[in-house]
Amino acid sequence: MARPGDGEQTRSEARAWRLLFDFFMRTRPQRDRLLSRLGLTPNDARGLGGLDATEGRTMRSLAEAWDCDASNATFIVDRLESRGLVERRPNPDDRRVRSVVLTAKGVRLKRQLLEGLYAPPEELSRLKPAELEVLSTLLSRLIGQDSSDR
Amino acid sequence: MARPGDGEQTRSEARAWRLLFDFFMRTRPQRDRLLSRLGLTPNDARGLGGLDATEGRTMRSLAEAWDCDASNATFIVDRLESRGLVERRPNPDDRRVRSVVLTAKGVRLKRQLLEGLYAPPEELSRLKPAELEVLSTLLSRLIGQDSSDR
DNA sequence: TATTGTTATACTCTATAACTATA
DNA sequence: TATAGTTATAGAGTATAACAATA
Repeated sequence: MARPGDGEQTRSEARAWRLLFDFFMRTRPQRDRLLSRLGLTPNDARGLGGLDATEGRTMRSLAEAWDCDASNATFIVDRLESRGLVERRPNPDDRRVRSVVLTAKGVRLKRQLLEGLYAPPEELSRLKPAELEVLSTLLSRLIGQDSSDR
Repeated sequence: MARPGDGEQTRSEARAWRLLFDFFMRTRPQRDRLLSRLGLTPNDARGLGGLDATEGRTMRSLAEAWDCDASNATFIVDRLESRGLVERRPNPDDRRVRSVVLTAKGVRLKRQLLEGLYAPPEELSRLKPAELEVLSTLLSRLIGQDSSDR
């Protein structure tokens, strides 16, 4: 497993990751404010993230996606439903199953949420376009998609 | 405010930030497993993060650091204390004040926590040392410290 | 009278177990 | 008999308000 020079690679990785971690953590208050402004708990936000207006999701698959218990998924969907953000639809093929979809209001709120989360922190402006390009290329490699994909 | 070419800068920033955000989010399950393995709730972890073995912190300042209510800080410290991770010490100068410090056990657990959080995800190994170096340099700029600091 | 911290209390979040209705 | 989802219930997390001790 270990190769000559491996220790240096490991240290380089650790240093880069630590910087990335610290930078991301520093931007947390910004996200907390966003959620508070939109009136969402962290769970609500994760809930919206896994839903859309066209592809209905079953309660079971939502519980799995949210890594929580089925009864908790019921609770989360109840919350979103009581705010008019999602809708439970019956499934004509299997009457045990509910299909959960975003309402128009839910779609709007999800869009606001994503816009807020993806709004770059002001620190990004410290880098010039060419540097941002390099950064994006390296991060694309980490995500496993080629930079030219977008 | 807007300058010619500003739109391109903004788009470059947005693209880089989005990639960084998505990459970080992808590594979340890893952190969830770490906390579960160490038997810590997210709050416990944040609690440990703000404490050390030498500099005692008052309850008041901890509530502020954790962005929570004073009674909630009491609850969090109670939890950590019941696991033998922190200690409340009286303050000889002002007998109203408690000084909260990590125990030896708390120090060990905090170290394990930080080691886990700072352990680079395997994706980092996709980059070569020279690329990791570039990445670290750019991230250092975002954090606002010069790369040569470390 | 003001401040530090805790306790009493209530509300939200989450999981386990029991239940209903379908299959 | 098994599965999808809900309800009953209990325990943990969090905040507001009232309180005791000290300044």
